[in-house]
Amino acid sequence: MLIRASEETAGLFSQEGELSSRLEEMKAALRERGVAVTRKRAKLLEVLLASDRHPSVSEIHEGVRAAYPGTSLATIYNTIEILKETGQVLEIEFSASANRYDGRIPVSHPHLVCLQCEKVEDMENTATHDPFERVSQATGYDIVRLRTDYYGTCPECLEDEASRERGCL
Amino acid sequence: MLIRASEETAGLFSQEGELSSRLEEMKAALRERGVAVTRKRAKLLEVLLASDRHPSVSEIHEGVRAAYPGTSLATIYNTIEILKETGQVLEIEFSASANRYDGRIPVSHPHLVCLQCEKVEDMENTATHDPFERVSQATGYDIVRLRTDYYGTCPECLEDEASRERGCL
DNA sequence: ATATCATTTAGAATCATTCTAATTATTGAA
DNA sequence: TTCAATAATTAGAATGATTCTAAATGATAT
Repeated sequence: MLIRASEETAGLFSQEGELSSRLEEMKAALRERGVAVTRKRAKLLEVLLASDRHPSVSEIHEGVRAAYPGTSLATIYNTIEILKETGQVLEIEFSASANRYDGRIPVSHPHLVCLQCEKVEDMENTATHDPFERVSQATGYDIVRLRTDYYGTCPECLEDEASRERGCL
Repeated sequence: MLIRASEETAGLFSQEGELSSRLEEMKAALRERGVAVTRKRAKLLEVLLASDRHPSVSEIHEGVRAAYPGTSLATIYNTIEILKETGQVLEIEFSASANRYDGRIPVSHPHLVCLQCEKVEDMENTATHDPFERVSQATGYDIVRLRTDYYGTCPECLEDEASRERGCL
């Protein structure tokens, strides 16, 4: 079965207390890595986890600057880099716009990407993934990551379009 | 079953005469679009179809310049843009390096991406795709495109690594 | 031939990201 | 506390892919 994760359902995507435990997990990962969890970094983690919007670096920057106005972009990039290296954030790459980041579910999982409003949503979907081992077996690759994203127009943008057309006709 | 398309097998990926028919198909699509198939554009199509390497814009540029030395990068970008708009090329986006282009199979299909050597291979795989309609039904999106890519290390790079280690120990 | 329109061009502009070198903050030992 | 040593942060420059711009060239049809 396939659902949108923005709906508050149980399962992989929104268990009770998961967010705060993710926060602790991320802080622990940073400490283990030997880097300090400074106030700015802590705020960054918060911002990253605060929504399911899969924020871009500049959105995160905004969020952190709300609390610490002097924060530089470089700090965001640096910290995101460390998070990537420790497997604590999933980077969703785009070439035509800024990359987006998923701190809530840092492992490969499918997304829905709206080409109109650039929303990125999680999608729960068991059918989509060919297990790494199966692909490795078949191809000889050492597979470390998988990207599965569906691109299109989200229901909201479809509705906007529809009402714009109603207005014109 | 799951195979690498670089192996010369039958099926979706390498039927007899497919390449030249693709070439004609692409030319026809350009003409239908109302744009001329100039010599440079024809060469570009050739270069695009010449290998299964999923060339980048600059690789295509090299290829075209071999025949027409004065060719500008802008021409490549312009033509690729038209090909995208007419659905004649699949753009595989990367944020950390140049986009790659698949003219042979311009519809969504999975790839293997080697993170070491940046090779991009086609992968035949029936299990990977959730059909568009199913995802649309479940999510309310109008899905137009799907990306499924496996990232890792290719057998050749794994072997390189292994021999390097043998050398060191 | 010539006017029109498409194509191509070189280089400038843009934008996300990375780098650099200097500054500031934190920590641990004396 | 003081003083190094180390880490974190900073502003701005550099990079690299892509897009834009405005001029030049080429092709086409009357």
